[in-house]
Amino acid sequence: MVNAASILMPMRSYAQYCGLAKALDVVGDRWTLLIVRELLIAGPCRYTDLLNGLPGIATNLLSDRLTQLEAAGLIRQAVAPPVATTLYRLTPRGEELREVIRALGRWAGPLLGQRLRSDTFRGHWLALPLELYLADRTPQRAPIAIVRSGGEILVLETNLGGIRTRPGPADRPDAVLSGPPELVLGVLLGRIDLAAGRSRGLQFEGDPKVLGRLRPAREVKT
Amino acid sequence: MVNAASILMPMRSYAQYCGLAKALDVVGDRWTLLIVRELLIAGPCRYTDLLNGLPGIATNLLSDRLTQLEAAGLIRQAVAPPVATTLYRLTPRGEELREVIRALGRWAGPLLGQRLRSDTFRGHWLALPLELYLADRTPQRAPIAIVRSGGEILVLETNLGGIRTRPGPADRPDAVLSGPPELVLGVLLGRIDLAAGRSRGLQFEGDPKVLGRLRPAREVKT
DNA sequence: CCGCATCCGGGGCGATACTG
DNA sequence: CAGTATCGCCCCGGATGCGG
Repeated sequence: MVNAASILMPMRSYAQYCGLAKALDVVGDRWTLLIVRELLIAGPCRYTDLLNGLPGIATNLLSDRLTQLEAAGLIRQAVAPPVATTLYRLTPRGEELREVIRALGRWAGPLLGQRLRSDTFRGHWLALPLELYLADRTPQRAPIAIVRSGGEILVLETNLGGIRTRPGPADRPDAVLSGPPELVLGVLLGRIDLAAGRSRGLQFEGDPKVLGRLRPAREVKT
Repeated sequence: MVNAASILMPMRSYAQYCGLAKALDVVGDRWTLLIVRELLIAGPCRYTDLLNGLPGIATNLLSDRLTQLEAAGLIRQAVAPPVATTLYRLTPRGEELREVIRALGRWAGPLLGQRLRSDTFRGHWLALPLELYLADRTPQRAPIAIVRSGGEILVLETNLGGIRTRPGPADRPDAVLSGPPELVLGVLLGRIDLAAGRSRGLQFEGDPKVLGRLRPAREVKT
């Protein structure tokens, strides 16, 4: 039965004629931008995929946020032939939040130095910092692929001097990294020596030289 | 007496090893980014200035947020000779949020089309959209200044092809605009004809030709 | 199993009063 | 002027139920 009483208030508005305030009226409440993150880096998702990609969220909150996001025109539900269930996907307007999320991700660089024991992790979350902080030193050479293997597989590929990522698996990767994400990130960004990473639990297969092709795309403070 | 029980919990953390989540742990709760906006476009502020620039905020929340922002290293308190009271100002780390706020402001462009009757307004808020959406068509010519006069005075100046704003007053401005902000914005962005703006309550003094030097810096959808 | 809806306890938030 | 104190309310978080 449809609950007629669940009017679902769209978040308390700041009621300010200011772009920032208007933006926060739409994407400012808790979990909203993280849901957009999931849809941006993982593509169209089922409800369960979102629950799994957002550890800590309550199911009712996810449901509420999806309703609000759809009402705001940022996502839409669609049935896709490969899966029987409905998928949530970003609209073009929702995709435009990519630059907002990239700006926040860049600002957060220094906050990713250490990982707290209480911090959860999902493999595909590495896509954001890797694309933001890493570049290809010799773009004229053949592309390389590096797989970060762990619960999930994330393929990192050079692309015109930049880096692209996609869900795995990869076909004959040049290297495979496995282990705690802060070590994978540290070694790829050059903040941690490969030998030091290995001694702390990182597993590496392939030619270490391919790591030399990668360089930090910008100053990343610790 | 100091209340020993007010431990001021620093917002519930997402506890995710992800840059976006870490950023939102710091600036994600209500009012925080708006406080940063005030300090960015108005410069160092007194407590009362912030209260006035953030209509709707409760005094205890402002106090809490300032404490959290200082603990996070984004602002600091300082006594400045001109005023007897303490001023809040951004640290360099806090200033780095400018690009985050600009990204959100750009995304919010379409949301500034109409102004609700319940929307409050402060003159200096126009600084954000004007610097984001406006450019100078003929940067080689002498700079111009346009004053938007209303409760506050905001001076708009051309600067190397871009636009800069500063608090007024201006010395011999080329033009003066007064009236509702949505009309001022509409006319400056070319979305509203000057004649149409005047008929709806906009006041304009000076040479209308100076408006022709300004052009939208990017596609601004309605 | 998937996609929610419902219920409930706690705390963040909003409005106001008050104080140095 | 610059906050602190207090008090409801409602959002949030966690658990559970339940139809498809």
